[in-house]
Amino acid sequence: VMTYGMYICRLSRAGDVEFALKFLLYLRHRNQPLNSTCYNAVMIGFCRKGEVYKAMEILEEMKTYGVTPDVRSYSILIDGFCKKGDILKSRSLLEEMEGRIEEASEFMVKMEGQGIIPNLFTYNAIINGLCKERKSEMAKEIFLSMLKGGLVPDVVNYSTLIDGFGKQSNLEEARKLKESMLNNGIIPNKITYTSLITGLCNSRQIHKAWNLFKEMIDQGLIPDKISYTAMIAGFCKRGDMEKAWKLYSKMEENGISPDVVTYTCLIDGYCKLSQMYRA
RNA sequence: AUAUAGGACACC
Repeated sequence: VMTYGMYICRLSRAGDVEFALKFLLYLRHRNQPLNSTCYNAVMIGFCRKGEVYKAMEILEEMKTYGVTPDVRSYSILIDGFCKKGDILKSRSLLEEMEGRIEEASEFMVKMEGQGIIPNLFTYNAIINGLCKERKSEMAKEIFLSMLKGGLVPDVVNYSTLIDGFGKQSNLEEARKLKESMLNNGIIPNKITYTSLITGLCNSRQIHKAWNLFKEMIDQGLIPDKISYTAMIAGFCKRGDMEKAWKLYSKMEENGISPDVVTYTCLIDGYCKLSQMYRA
């Protein structure tokens, strides 16, 4: 089972879900033992392609053939439903989103009915879905209900919420969340910091963002490509190309390779600057 | 061997 499972996981990861599914069905026909991991791997492949309904069919399929879905199976589906709108952009956003969250929550109820307890992954899928829908307040309520249920939050929960509030320009709430995570002994990581930095930059609080960037380093965290690019983007948007360039140089000095996004920010910044001179 | 969070632009 393990060897087959590994093969299915690899296929699914490589994006060849159709083949992974064929292989899985083939194994089932030959009465080979299959476990939830094999099915989960295929489900996530379909979810990543935006074909959540196919993933749902797989859930039914596994039940039919006597494999009990686990908490991961459900979490994968919930996450898939929450993200569907990001992949299929055709339908009206709000309608689609409400449907998505409802359907995802239905799954949560179903899981609980079957004695499968939602875990941090499950909750965070919903929290993230709500945040991306700009409903961070609601996300926070779900988060609080999760705490009431006795789950201990982790850095991912907090980072998700901080990013959500930051994207809604509610930096006060984002700051409070950072404080509360520290009070709970959860250490912000580079993703938490980058979320905060991006939020501050988009609210024209570059100075605070820069202080956080320095704080992150003081805390012993190593900024990566994304952290640097977020900060560089902030300087560029503001037309502060001197600081942007300085940070870009520092990034290279530290052996972090910029990518196309980093360069896009810099080029964009310089273009805007020359237009300002022209004007 | 399988699930959740961060960067420009575009989409919304």
